[in-house]
Amino acid sequence: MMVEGLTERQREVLTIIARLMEQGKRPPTVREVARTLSITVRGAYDHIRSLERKGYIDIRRGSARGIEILKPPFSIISTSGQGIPLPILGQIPAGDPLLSEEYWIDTISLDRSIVPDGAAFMLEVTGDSMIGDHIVDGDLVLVRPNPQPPEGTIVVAVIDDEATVKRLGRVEGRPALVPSNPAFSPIPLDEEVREIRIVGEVVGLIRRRLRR
Amino acid sequence: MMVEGLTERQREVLTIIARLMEQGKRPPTVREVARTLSITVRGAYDHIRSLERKGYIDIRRGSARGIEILKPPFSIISTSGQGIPLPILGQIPAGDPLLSEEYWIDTISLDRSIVPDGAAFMLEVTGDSMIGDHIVDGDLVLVRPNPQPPEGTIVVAVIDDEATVKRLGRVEGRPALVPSNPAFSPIPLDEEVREIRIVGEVVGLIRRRLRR
DNA sequence: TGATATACTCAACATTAGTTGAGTATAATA
DNA sequence: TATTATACTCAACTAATGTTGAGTATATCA
Repeated sequence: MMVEGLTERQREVLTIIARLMEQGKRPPTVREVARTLSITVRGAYDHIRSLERKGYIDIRRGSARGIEILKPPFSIISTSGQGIPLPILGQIPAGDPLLSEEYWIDTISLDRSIVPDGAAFMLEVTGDSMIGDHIVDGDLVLVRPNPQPPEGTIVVAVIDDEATVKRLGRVEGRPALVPSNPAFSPIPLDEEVREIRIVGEVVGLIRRRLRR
Repeated sequence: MMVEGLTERQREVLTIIARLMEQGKRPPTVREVARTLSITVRGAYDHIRSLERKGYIDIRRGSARGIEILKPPFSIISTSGQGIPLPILGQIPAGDPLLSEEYWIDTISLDRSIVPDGAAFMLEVTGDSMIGDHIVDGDLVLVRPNPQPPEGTIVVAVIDDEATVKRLGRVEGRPALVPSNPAFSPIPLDEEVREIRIVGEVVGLIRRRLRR
């Protein structure tokens, strides 16, 4: 089951399948996919087999609604539905493509009701620099992308290719990324010593295990 | 769509459906349900219609795998699969039936990977008595039922019909429920003034919105 | 005690849905 | 340039699945 790249159309089909899956709370039939794409059943079936051949889905042969998505397309992220799949970003690139698949280390599907509006990805917190705001090492924070959040917001910033969570504030009147743990120092934003990029605001949190 | 009570058998069937749903990542067919119950297709179909009549499931007529669970039975909780539906308990009864549906205020489906083993329900935290452990007002804690957790564990206890989160510890050598906020006082466990019942241990946490 | 709900069996029917054969047109590849 | 992959159409077959009729036995309810 080699995993090859998809054509544009194939990615489109995969996205449609994922969306139908969320909307209907079950895998779509070949005919439902065909109808959505406005093509024939056979056309849709061919696509589905291509996606299977390339390892993106699994087909339970001879079984109604037998499609199982193995590698979800990232376009599901912004879609509405019941479960919202959010990628966990390992590294955040200093450059442009924030939601590029290559930086995903995992994807977790969360119930609509716990995902704040606009949240697009998650990030694992390293260190206790925000412990004053009760965000501790190992927590997963939910992030809403926003390069210009209001002052006072807890944000995710990328400094020299490393992601960090801090509060956007001021120190002696100058804008800075302020930790809420006194053991850490604020990072001024006006002196352009390092490349700093604000990625978004923290809008939620998940703690998978408690520390003793 | 009146919601009536289920018979024992009907609850059993609902549980089977829910389990098949998780295992197969899609709703089961009538025949799959029948096979699992070792009864005929018609027998299973009758059950399914009863469950629909009583408002526990919805049947998308004429559609393969058309069952949608509206009110999941709590037995799904401990099952493996992809999404794990966890009820949020509003009140916790001082009496016996901990996971009785009447106390559910909501159900949220969480990805397997963020639900620690054995977690069975969630509880919204009121107050900041555990702020020293970075659990704040409004947080949802995931609870693994366990009436005898080891000392040092953060537990959910019911005191006079009210649920509270505290750490199981000792004060002056005597067992007590200890808050991690100095503004609150420990609650001794040995003097039986009030009825105290330890329900389980806190194994995870979800924060849906951050406070400024 | 008759009516209704539960919990089934057996058999059959109708529709849905998976799957295949044959063929067209275009673009990419060896 | 022949071959293969992509992206489809049309038509048809078969298997899977939903659905119904008729009937049995037991328990509950009015």
